[in-house]
Amino acid sequence: MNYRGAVTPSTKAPASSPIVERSTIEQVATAAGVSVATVSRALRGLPNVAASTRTKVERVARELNYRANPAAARLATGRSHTIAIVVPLINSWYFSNVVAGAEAVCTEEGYDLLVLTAPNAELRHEVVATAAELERHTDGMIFVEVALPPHELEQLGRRRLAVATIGQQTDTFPSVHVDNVRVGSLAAQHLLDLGHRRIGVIGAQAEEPSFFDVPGQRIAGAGLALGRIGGDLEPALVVDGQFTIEGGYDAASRLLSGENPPSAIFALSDEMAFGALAAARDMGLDVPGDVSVVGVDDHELSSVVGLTTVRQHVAEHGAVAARALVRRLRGQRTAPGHHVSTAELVVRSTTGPPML
Amino acid sequence: MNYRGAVTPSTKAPASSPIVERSTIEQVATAAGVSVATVSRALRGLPNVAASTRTKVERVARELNYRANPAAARLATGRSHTIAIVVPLINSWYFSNVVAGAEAVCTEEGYDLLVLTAPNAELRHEVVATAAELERHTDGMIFVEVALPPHELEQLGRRRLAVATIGQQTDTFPSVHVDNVRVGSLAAQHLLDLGHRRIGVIGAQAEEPSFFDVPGQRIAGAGLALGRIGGDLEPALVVDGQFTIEGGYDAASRLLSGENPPSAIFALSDEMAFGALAAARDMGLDVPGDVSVVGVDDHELSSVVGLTTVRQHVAEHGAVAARALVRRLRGQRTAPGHHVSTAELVVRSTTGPPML
DNA sequence: CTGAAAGCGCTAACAG
DNA sequence: CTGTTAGCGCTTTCAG
Repeated sequence: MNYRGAVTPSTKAPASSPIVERSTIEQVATAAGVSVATVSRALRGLPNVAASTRTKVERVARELNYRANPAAARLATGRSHTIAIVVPLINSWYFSNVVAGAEAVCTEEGYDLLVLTAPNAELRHEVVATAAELERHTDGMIFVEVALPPHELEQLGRRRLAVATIGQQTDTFPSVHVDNVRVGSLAAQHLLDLGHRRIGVIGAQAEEPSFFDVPGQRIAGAGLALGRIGGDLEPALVVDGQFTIEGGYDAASRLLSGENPPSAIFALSDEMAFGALAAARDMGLDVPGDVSVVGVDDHELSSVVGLTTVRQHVAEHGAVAARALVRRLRGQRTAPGHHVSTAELVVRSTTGPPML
Repeated sequence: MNYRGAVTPSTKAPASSPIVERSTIEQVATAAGVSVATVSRALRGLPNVAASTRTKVERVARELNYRANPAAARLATGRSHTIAIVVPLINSWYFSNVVAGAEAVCTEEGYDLLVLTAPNAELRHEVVATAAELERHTDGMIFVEVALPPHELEQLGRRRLAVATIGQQTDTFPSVHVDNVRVGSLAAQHLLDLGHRRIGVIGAQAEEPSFFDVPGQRIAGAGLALGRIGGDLEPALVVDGQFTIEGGYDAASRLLSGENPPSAIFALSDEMAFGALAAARDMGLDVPGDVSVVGVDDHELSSVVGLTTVRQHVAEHGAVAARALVRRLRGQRTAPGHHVSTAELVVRSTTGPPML
């Protein structure tokens, strides 16, 4: 493996090559024969700079490979050009895709993206509580599926800090979310249309379902669809899958080995659906012959295994939130909009009519 | 657990939300009746501060909710307490887990983690080229599976910037990697032990195969194992799977529909293996009856679908690299060690003896 | 349109 | 052990 190629980079090679030293604004100023103030103005594209002066300054700056020291700029202006994204965890399909979307926008817009994880309420609280500290670090924060209680929202609102939320919808900050009731409805309706009546649900219990409960809303949506045909969701058929593959496996195993198993399963995420698919297979059940499965997300694997699902545009969530933040930071005062990201049913081969 | 690990609020709201104004070191100094220098020293745990003074300063600082303005500290010291992690992409199983590992360590050690993506050589070059700019932003950089050519390594080496690499091994910077030849060997040997002789490989073309070629090494390892029994890897049976699920599907389809298909497939990543599994199923092939499949990684889904694989400890890669960087930044001059992360075969149910 | 000068808040000599 | 005093490099009034 070792690269023992021709040119071995010598560690302590004296700078003989044109390694450009960092230059300061003052050096540029002297070299250009103007004041530092002018350099600052010229380089930042401010008005009130003669075109000729600007050209000259720009040239000199390029020659000297000058770039403003962000720490100094930050100290002087109080703006850091950095956005923090707060996620419960980063190594899951959903969150890593949200971060990817945000990262793309941030890079494009010249902002740095800091990743903060807040796996539990305690740490989340700490993140919010030290927002004062962060405020000097970051210009804005994106909270992803991190339920902020009223008093923390208020704390955040008091700070000079742009905030956006993904998932939660508040009346103080811009947000992006999907209509989860609709998501649930879409999935259940599809199953109903196929003729299913006994529908199992693999979801999760929200710890504090009061004001921000994604699984609850998806389940409610499914209930709504069933209600429209006079049916109902059977409580015994709603089990916890913890939003993990394994959890989905276990949940489906329980569901399918019960007395009167459902003819279809609605998993609240594709990963849980994968687990369910594996469980069905291990039980010798045919999908969709013996049991239909529908998920939510449209994970990369879904198209490959033919999973019917309700597609979400996850990276878009991150991108929209980041864009809202950047806009606000640029001073473009825009209404604190609540972007509703679309979701659509993608029918593939894990769903079909129930056996008679 | 709850929705995707979503963080829910604790019901108990703090009695009041005392919104504390940010205070400066000077305010603390006057309040404590000492000089700013003493405050700085006391709060940073420097020696040469009377215990009583320190206690008093700490108390006042707490009362005033003082926290050093990082921008100011950064400007004064030149250190930012920020580490950047450069990944080709962030929304893949491997990279998001590496980032997670690094993030955990950074948080623990009081460093901020900046995520930079460099999906191609051009952007990677840009990242390196602007390291000067970054230098003022970050104290260190972790390059994850980002092949740095000699001249870029040299550029980086010249800067006052701690660097660590994951995957690539250089003689200038600390690194962490797995012995990919051994990984390939482990997988192939397992297949050989089962009696397979015609082994297909799903891999990828390295962007710059010259000096840093993970797929090449894994393939070489497999070739080595085959060589030990006088066999060889058949070039026609080595196909590109692009390290994606879909790529794996396509590659396996091609492999298995050929004239004389292999009795076993070694996929260089679990995700490609998942694709291969799906392809086999779609072709009506039994696994492992008709074809065995072994992957690399030990993805969460692997245990659920019973995929035999070579397990890597991915989050550990990120953690070790981050820790090396932090150590260096703390001045603990330690040899630029090359950490070799372990990998081990995990036999499950997708591999078995070939049909006769 | 441009320059001088006063900070931004903190750290780091250097005295004492 | 503690205070004084320069800066760190940039932005931003305020004059001119």
